[in-house]
Amino acid sequence: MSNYDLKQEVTDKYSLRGRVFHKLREDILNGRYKEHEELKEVAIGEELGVSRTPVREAFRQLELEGLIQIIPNKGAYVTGITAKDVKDIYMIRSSLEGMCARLATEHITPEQLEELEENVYLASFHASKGHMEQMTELDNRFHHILYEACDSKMLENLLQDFHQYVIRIRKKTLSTKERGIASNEEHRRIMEAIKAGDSGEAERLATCHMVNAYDNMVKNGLYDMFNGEEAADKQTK
Amino acid sequence: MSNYDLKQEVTDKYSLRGRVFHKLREDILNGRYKEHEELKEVAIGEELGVSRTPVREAFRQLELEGLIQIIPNKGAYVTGITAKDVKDIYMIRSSLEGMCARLATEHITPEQLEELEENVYLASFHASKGHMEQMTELDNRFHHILYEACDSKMLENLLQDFHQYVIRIRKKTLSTKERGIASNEEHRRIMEAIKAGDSGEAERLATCHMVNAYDNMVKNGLYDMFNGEEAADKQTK
DNA sequence: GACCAACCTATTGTATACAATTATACATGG
DNA sequence: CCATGTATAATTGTATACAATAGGTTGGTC
Repeated sequence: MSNYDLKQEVTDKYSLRGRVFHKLREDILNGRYKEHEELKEVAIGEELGVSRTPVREAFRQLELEGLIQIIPNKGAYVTGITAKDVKDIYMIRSSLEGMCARLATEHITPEQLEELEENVYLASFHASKGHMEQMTELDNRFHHILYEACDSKMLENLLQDFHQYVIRIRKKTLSTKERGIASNEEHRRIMEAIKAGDSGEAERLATCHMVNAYDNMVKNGLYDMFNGEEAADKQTK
Repeated sequence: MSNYDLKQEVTDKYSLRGRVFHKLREDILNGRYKEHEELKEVAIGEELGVSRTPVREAFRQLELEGLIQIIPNKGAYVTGITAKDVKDIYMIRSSLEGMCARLATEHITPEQLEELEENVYLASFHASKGHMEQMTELDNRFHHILYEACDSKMLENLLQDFHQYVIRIRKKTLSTKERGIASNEEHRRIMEAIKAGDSGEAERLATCHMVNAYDNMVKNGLYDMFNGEEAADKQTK
């Protein structure tokens, strides 16, 4: 993973290559392209009205983002995420999110802290209503604020890179209203620890937050996971 | 970051694009191209006897590897590593290498363990002689074995991706014979903890190993770092 | 001399043509 | 019937031509 200086800024959205890249990324994350599906250069180029050149360059980027796998002289295939991958991702994230929360405690700006508070407050409303889309959006934002607040481009980029996995994993797992409420409660405690300047507690809570999120998935059974594995041929949802 | 399923296997060395990619990667890591130096497509293409197309694709990969930064319609520039980056890298690595050592304790094969022992034994010889090239080679290999042994493709790829930073950082910092001896001693203790099946101790030692390595750099002054910084200013003016 | 504008050049971005490789279909022989 | 070889199609890999953009140069005006 790599690492990823200024990636967002660098990957412009306005060149054809950039547009293809973002479009394909979106489509993969949204599940339009299933795991192990082959991406054809000409088909995608025609669909977006561009030639193969920008498509190919976009492929090379998606490859290193880990979203597709390119086999030379054969083709580009959407990568699969296994149950083991999910476990590893959450293990790694639990450590890094903890580190991030600790650093954020020391470097967060008043504005960022305020947005964090607002986020938790708003999420408590949507959680009680069971508005799942808003919840995922707020969850993304909550963590993103912490990434920015930790004052480490390295860590920020690293965690941000994991985020696309999180998006794809969410598609494969059940998330309940109950978990939403519990998750937001954990967010609130992390926020308060940061507000209180207790970096150790913030780290501990953020780490637990990831562990809890993973445990919840396991409890609910990572339902699509093993389908996903075999679904290379099945293609059913 | 990306995340990097099977990256090594995927990035073939035999296509023109692959050759360009590996050549440029090598040259950047070896310091042939200085930080913030601009890479021209035609110049590199002519040097390697290929057209711009494979060069451009190689650029896109190098960008996401974090080795270069592409500014749209302007050019590709070798990324700089700041002192802050080094600090962050070692902070992150200290956590992940610890995690890796813990997992490796549980999953290492007898063959891997044996190679680890051999590595430490051989390194103790070269350390005493002050053979720095062999030491860095053995150090790389030591950590690489642990990455493989941890039985997590995710973590393995992640740590492997950090490795290129390590290579570039080594170019900028002094490493002494004394540190070589101390470092290998730390390797030995990690190896013995793993051999004893003490995963907690292995994790603790591996984490300390990174902290010590970083402290040693700081003590020796990250000598080239601020040159690098000033070069950035000159470039951006 | 300082400033600005219109060109000019160098470089990147994209499209297309062609080469190389791989997959598929079909025929042939065992 | 299956295995194998070959021709054909589909697809990726690369080179090249052209378009678009950024930076610098020249020339003019104040």
